[in-house]
Amino acid sequence: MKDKQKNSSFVLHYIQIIRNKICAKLNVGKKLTSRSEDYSRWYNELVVRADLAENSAVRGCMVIKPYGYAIWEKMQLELDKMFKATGHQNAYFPLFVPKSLFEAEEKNAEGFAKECAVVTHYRLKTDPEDSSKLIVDPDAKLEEELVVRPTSEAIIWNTYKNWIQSYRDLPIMVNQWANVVRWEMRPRLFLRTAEFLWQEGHTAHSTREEALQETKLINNLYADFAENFMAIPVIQGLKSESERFAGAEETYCIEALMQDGKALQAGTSHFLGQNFAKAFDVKFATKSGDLEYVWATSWGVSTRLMGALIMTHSDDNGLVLPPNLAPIQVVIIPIYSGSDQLVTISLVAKKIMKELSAVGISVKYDDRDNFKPGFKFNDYELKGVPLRIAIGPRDIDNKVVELARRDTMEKKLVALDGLSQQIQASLNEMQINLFSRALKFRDDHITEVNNFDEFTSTIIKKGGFISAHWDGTFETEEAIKKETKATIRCIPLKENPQKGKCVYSGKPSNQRVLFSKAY
RNA sequence: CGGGGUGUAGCGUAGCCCGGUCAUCGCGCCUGCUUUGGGAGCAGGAGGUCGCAGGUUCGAAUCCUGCCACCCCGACCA
Repeated sequence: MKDKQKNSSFVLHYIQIIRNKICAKLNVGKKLTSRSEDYSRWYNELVVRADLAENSAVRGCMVIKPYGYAIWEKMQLELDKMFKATGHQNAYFPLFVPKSLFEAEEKNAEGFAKECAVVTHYRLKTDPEDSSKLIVDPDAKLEEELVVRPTSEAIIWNTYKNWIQSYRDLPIMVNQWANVVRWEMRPRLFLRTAEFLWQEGHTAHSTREEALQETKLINNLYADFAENFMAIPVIQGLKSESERFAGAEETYCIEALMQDGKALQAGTSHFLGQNFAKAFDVKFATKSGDLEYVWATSWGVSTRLMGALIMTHSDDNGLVLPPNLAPIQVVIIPIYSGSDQLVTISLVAKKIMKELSAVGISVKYDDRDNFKPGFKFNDYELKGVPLRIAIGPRDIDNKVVELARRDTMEKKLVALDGLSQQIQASLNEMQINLFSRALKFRDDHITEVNNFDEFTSTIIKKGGFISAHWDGTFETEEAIKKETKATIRCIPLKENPQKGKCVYSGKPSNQRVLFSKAY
């Protein structure tokens, strides 16, 4: 009996280890290879789990290492440019939200209440029982608790109240780059960490129509950014009522599909109606002198996009970065024997570097002597560097270099003459290729189903998005979720409404919606 | 918060059932020489309160009790 227990626990233990490793590489790739230790290695290039004090309850916080942060910075830069081009400005609001402000908008407060970190004290003192320890000073209790922002609607609308009096003060279109804290029960690195970085836009408008336009404009902007900059195909749509942002009248979203067939909500844009204006009493005088409540939107994308990036493009050799996001776009690796050869190669390499830098391509020359070329090849593949140039004595003689592409793993010899044009062309091609590859995968994984049996078997066997008719009720949505774990990811905007019968209840339906299992 | 599991060097681990030359091995790190067109070889070296606290015992990584942390599945969620 004891032997049996022992055996079974050993097997379980083993499965656990494999699962951890699969989890560590965020479910990218189908199987573990003999080099499975690489998964944690490439993953560690970006991020490590915050290794804090033993007793800390900082579950799921993350440290973003410089290489990973450089990717986020590129995303920030591009998004910021897009926001500014559409008339938005950056500002910054406080991290702490007094509880009384937080509770003002009921639905919003209720929606986030379960995941708030709360500051209750403002001082520590030496532990009278152990002078090497600190304890919270009970005399330093705050009169009113401070909520660490899980999102900033409350504090921002409390401020807007003082900024808005007349229609002349509108619109206000503000964005903030910030960190927020959501104390989730079960964090997942990148996808759902306790603390994360994001941008949140908060706008105020004089008409319903204008606010709605803004909501749609931003959702389009997000889709444009995801597809053209990150090479991640997305589907734009509306959330069903149960998936809607707490306090919103309508939530627009972009939904992406990961390589393991699960959907990921990559960004949201909310039409808040007059909910926050009413909660914080924000009224403006119209041209005719009437007092009216302000119309609002809010929208955001987060470091979750980095999870999307990894899970959309990467393969068993590590990260694959679209050229737009790669901190290093081209790496040059010398292949030599003896320092004489290295000197000759370096001359050529430096000339290439100069040429590439001149056209704005970021390039690194790795002439470290303590690593062999093979090691470097693998290392940069792990890091997702789009293009690799290898130069050896043979190439110098023939006036060529070896150019290797990360996405296709193709290698070819390219003449030194006109190399920088060739590289620019390859980078552009790769950006497009990554998108179309992901798009093909996504489209191959959208299945139209017309009855619930098909629905269930598709979810189990194939995954991906399921396009099905839905009767529009919360009850049906819940029942389907309970039976299949699939939720309504969105009601697609582009779909031509085509009437049919609900796949679950058989009741009439106005259009197909997309279901999927989601992160 | 419910169910399951795991803690041994920077990382990955063996040993635990059956207490006693048991702290094992690999990667990484340091020194030296030889290497360099796909993850180098050899030689030498550093690094550990075996998660924490009790208990049992002549003796505990190993057995018992309690605690802590982490992971997986659920509920929750950008």
